[in-house]
Amino acid sequence: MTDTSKPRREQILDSAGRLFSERGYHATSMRDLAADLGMQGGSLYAHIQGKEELLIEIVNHASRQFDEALFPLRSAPQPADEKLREAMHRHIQVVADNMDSATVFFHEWKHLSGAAYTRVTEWRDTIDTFYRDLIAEGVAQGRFRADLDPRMTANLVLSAVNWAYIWYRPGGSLTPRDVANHYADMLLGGLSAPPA
Amino acid sequence: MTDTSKPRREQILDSAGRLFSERGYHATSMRDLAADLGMQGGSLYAHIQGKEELLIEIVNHASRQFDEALFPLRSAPQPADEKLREAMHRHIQVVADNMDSATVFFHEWKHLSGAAYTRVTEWRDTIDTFYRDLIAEGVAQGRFRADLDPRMTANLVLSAVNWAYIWYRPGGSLTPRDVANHYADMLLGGLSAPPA
DNA sequence: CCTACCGATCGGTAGG
DNA sequence: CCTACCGATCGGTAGG
Repeated sequence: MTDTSKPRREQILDSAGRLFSERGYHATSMRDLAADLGMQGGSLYAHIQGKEELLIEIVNHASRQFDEALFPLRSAPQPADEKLREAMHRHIQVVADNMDSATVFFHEWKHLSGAAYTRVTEWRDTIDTFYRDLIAEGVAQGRFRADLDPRMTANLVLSAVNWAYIWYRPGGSLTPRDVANHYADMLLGGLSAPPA
Repeated sequence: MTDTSKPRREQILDSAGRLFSERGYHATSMRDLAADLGMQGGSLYAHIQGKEELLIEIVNHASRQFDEALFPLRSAPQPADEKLREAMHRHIQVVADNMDSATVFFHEWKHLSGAAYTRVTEWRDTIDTFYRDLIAEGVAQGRFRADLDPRMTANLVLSAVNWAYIWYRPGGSLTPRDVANHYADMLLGGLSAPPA
């Protein structure tokens, strides 16, 4: 249940990620969390400042994973269609490798306050822009259809890769690469049968 | 704020839908809800049995809207590609017309218990099947590429139409029909530029 | 629909 | 990391 080889603080964050993702932030009490770690409620405060700190760290962890996976692609040399396939792969990989924190990130960020809340809304703009720029790049390269609306195209791509947190099950028969390739094939080539 | 022409019980459900969607189910207290309606906390219980009843009704309302919009299409005569476009339109229309209850439906259903919880998981299977059957129908008709995986294709379509609850803003420049047509054009025809 | 109240539980702290 | 505790708030009820 709890990986006792990790520092206690990381164990707490792991447990919090799991419980927050399963039950939600507000429906998880500090005593639920302590019980999951085999300690008393008050003992948690020897390691952390408060409940919201846990949410902040989980959300920051998730957004950092996305950033580190995607942003190096901005200056990558491949054509935009290959880059899009790779971005989708990396994006889904982050979701798959961080199911708990990704779920908390998508579901519970609205419960943040102040600067942490603002950071998430700004992060979303950054990711939107990343995908829109990638689409515009592909249109400029003549690789994507010229009539694409970068905003709607980015929305579609983001829908696909983000929604994976709802249905993807790590350890199942599909790897993140499988999912990304399926999606990229369908998106790039279209669902319609080629004219006969 | 509150539409005073409606029966009180509907006003309560409307307020609950809005507050639950903005703050989450557990972060909304019955006193928050009562204050939004200009009454005292205890007075709510003259109209409802308990807090979970509100969540159940909101979630049931949302799933019913989806059912009523989509299921008549099962026996519709159009080719599957046209049917898919129409299904996406209706699906997004339901989201757009019910932003609050759709948001609560997607975010808070895990807080249901017993039969209400089970009903939601079964509903998801039903919708999955609806889209998979639609894809398989299109493949059988020769309208969709023969190598499509109905499961992954349904996942992609569902990602697109469901994720709209995150970013769509009713009253903006895009109607649900606009969004559906953009998405259907991209999905059916693909993002790649046609060979020159 | 209000007042007044119930037991339970919440996040967090003091002192060891 | 535990024991014992704090004030605040929770969903819900009784009686009017």
